[in-house]
Amino acid sequence: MSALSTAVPDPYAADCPTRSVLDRIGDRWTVLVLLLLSRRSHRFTEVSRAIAGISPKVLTQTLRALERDGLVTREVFAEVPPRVEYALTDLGHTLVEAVAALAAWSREHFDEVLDARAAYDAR
Amino acid sequence: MSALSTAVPDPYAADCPTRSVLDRIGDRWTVLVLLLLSRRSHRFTEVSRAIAGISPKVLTQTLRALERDGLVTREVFAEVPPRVEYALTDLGHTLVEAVAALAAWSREHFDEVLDARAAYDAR
DNA sequence: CAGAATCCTCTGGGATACTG
DNA sequence: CAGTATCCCAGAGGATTCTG
Repeated sequence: MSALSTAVPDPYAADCPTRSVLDRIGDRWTVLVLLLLSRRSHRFTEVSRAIAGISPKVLTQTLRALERDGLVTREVFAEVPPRVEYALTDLGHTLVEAVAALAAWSREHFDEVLDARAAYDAR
Repeated sequence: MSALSTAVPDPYAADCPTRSVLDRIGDRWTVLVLLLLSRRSHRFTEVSRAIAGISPKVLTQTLRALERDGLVTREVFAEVPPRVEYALTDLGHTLVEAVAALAAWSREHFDEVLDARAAYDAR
């Protein structure tokens, strides 16, 4: 697989890029939020409603982590009632594109995975 | 982001392809194993040694899950001592390529993420 | 509205010992 | 060698309540 120029990364190295990215998008909600924000900016409650089932605590955690990594911006408007807009940064958009490659693989090969599972479980 | 033709997937749908793939590669070891096997087939102990820190139990779990999904083959040789070879399937290779896109993003933008974190933490 | 605070559950994963 | 069998723990994430 010549596409991979790197050796096997060290999962213990906190500075391992691959590890870091996987930790970020590997959780339950981050990718959903990224995909949602790739359309347009949303406010907190909008995200909450669009991604049914996420609790406010976890949504805050997710958004904060994305903001900290420079993938999402958080803009507070001094209005009544308060309004906070979340939007993807340019960097965030590039990540979404990379994630899209994975999503594309999923759509393309998902049936094969399902078949494999069925065959495996049938034994 | 026109690269994404799908709306936001439903994280609760067990049959959501994106969810399924993320669950698979989101764990601690799967990507490491995939990258390792993308080179050549390995036997159990070889993987164990190459990926330092993984316990036999977790390695077995990881390999079983990959086998079940049709990403890895498990070939037992009736020898003494026993020998078991694990190798990527064609499907597994295609997934590794998709993962490589993510790894590429990581290498390309990791410094920006680190800068963003430093800036965020400095506030 | 946009969270912060609190409590609780669940499970991925680690350590260790044992076996065909 | 290639696992299986147990026991254990931390931390991600869920449910709920409260507030500037």
